[in-house]
Amino acid sequence: MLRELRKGTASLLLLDLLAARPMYGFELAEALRERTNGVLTFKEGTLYPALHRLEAEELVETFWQDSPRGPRRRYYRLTARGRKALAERREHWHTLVEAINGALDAGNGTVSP
Amino acid sequence: MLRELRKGTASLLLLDLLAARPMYGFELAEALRERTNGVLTFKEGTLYPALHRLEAEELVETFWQDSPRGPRRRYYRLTARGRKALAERREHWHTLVEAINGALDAGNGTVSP
DNA sequence: AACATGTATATAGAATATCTAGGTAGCGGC
DNA sequence: GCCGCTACCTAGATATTCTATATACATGTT
Repeated sequence: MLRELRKGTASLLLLDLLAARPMYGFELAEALRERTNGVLTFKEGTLYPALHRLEAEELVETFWQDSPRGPRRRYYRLTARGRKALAERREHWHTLVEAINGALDAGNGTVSP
Repeated sequence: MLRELRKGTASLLLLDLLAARPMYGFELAEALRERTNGVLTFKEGTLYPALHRLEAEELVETFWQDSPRGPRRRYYRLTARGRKALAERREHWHTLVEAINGALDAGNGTVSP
């Protein structure tokens, strides 16, 4: 039951970032760093395998596009299944976090301040 | 940065459960299930290796005690280092969760209801 | 022309954590 | 004696992340 925490987190964040619009790998990494004020960052060795997995699961689809400057970019776009998966995983994430936070709160005296 | 989620969660919960009093393995598993209403459960293959790691890190210490009925129990007790680690990891956990929740909230329209 | 820098994608191999699936053993009731 | 419950433990499979490295395009500098 704890495996789900690690399993889902990266892909949950990726799906969520892609919900707004298609983005390419580098852009996703920058967007995550911005949104979390540097607390969370994708390493390349995490990001690209994770994106490829999402594609294999058909939660995202990809297309190439030239960059105005620099090498071409591979964009990722949510599929219908991806959107459904995002909703499910978001809920699942909150369930897990509430369970853990509840357990932690039960352990100390700061249940309600 | 995402590795920390998986790495810390099980041991954070264990340290937290042990903050109240020394407990033995089976008891910890039951306590977690109770506290999370069955959402989170330790599998034995997760629980015992995790406890042994905590002992190797000297965050907990152990002692054996006979059971009134059934096989003897190995109790785990927080050390001073364990207490310090618990406080740090609790804070770290909240930092990570807030970062992720913040990122998720930024993605949809339900920032504040 | 050569080189450094920033952008951009990719992968192999190591490290780590969890789960699956077993094993061992004590106690009590039938 | 055997079954079920309690209680501990581990080996091997599985999955994910990180480290480190490779490739390559574009631009600016020397």
